[in-house]
Amino acid sequence: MATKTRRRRPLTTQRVLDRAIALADKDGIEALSMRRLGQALGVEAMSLYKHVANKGELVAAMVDAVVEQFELPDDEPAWDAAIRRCAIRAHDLLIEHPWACGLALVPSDSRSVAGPRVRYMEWLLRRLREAGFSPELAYSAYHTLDSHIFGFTLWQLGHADAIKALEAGDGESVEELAARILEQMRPRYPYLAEHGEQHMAADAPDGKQEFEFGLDLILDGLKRQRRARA
Amino acid sequence: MATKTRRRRPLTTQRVLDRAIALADKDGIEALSMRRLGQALGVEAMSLYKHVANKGELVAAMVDAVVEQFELPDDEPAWDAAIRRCAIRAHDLLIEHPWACGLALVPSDSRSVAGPRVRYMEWLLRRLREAGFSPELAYSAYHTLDSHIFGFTLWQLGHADAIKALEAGDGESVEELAARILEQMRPRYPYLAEHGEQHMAADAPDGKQEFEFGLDLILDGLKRQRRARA
DNA sequence: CCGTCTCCTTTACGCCGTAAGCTTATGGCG
DNA sequence: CGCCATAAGCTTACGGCGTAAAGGAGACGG
Repeated sequence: MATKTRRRRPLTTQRVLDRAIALADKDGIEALSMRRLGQALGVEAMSLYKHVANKGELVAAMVDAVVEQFELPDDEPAWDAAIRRCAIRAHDLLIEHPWACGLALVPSDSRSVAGPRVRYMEWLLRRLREAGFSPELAYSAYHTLDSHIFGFTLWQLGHADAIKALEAGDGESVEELAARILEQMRPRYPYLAEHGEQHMAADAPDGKQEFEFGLDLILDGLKRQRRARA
Repeated sequence: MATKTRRRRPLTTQRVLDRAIALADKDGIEALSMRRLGQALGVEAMSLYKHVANKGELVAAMVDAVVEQFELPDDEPAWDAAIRRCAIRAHDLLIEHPWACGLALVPSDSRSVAGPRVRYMEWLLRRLREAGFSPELAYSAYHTLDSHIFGFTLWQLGHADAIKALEAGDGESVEELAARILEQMRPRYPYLAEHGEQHMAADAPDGKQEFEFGLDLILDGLKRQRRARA
């Protein structure tokens, strides 16, 4: 205390986790190294190992911290509205933390039977079964919904990355660059050019709307299936 | 020639590419390093750089080699049947080369306007538009279909990896281990346990069938949308 | 026989995760 | 207060990564 007042409060697992998430949000998961994380916390890399077992565990905890925020609304009686809200909130969170989606998709070290991911799975399956879905239909419905939530979002993030990579290349504005590429490909790939134009349009549906388009397609299909097999 | 007859035929870009794909198929993409690839070809790592610009380009070429094999059937007049075949063939290929899916999803260095990925996109968009989809509906339909093809497959591969990680852990058979975990989680997560049981059943739909379930849900929904907006 | 060109090797740099062992600060206790 | 066990953080080191830079060996046209 006398020496410097530079006594920083000691590290905690939570502080490490929070900083790691902040760093990954800012610079991407590939920029998250133990050395850089230590630096961000004013500490050497090896000090982190007092608080996390290894990088894999840290990353798993980061993903859990995101999935934990998934909304699992049980106040909503309609199964489709409940699942819709859950899916949309999940999508929002995964877009907010773009590194989480790919990592959640590959369960890495499935921490046996616990954690937020499992709670979310149980909730989704329960809502389906309680809504009257047969075990067989709930089985497939779960796969389709879960894969849409994580799969579509990862797909969307991939395309967002591609655009970001483009604008990093030149000083040119994205719009100019995109317009040039569009014209370049129009002769050989007219439909792709049309599609690209739609993306550039001011009123183009964004990722969120497209996520919901697919989600509603799936939910509608599931409703119909449930009726057909009832 | 006199010295040893050990004159191996020189490396080519194609030979490097083929070996890289074989290595990734066998040991996973994370085990593919320039040093290991060189070793597999009987050559030092740096020699590879005479034939590929860098690892990123190599990986991009690997992905292209897979996407190139996508079937884009134009002999099939029905749009839904054509897209169905394309999607299923793509799914097969991506399961066969499990490393490709995640890499294709994140376009990495979009090689401007060429390559098999672009050809596939153009084909899919064309089939939709020629089937009478409006530009707006084709826009969303494309997103949903493409994200299902790559997103669901990646999702499936992630779960397959998780299972593989499990069986690597113990000498125990997967069935025994799974049964034990199932019983462990049944009290707190009964629906998840039920779902797990379904996965263990001998006649459980496999990944391929589940992919088609979601695909048909989407295709049916798109048909209905097209009619509704016609 | 001599360039020169092509293919491949060597060496080295700066990253990475982390094992092992060390130093230093902290807090409880006499 | 002094003392010391313990916890927190630091240093060093290892093997692996992608790849820049420069070197060498064999083939080949002159």
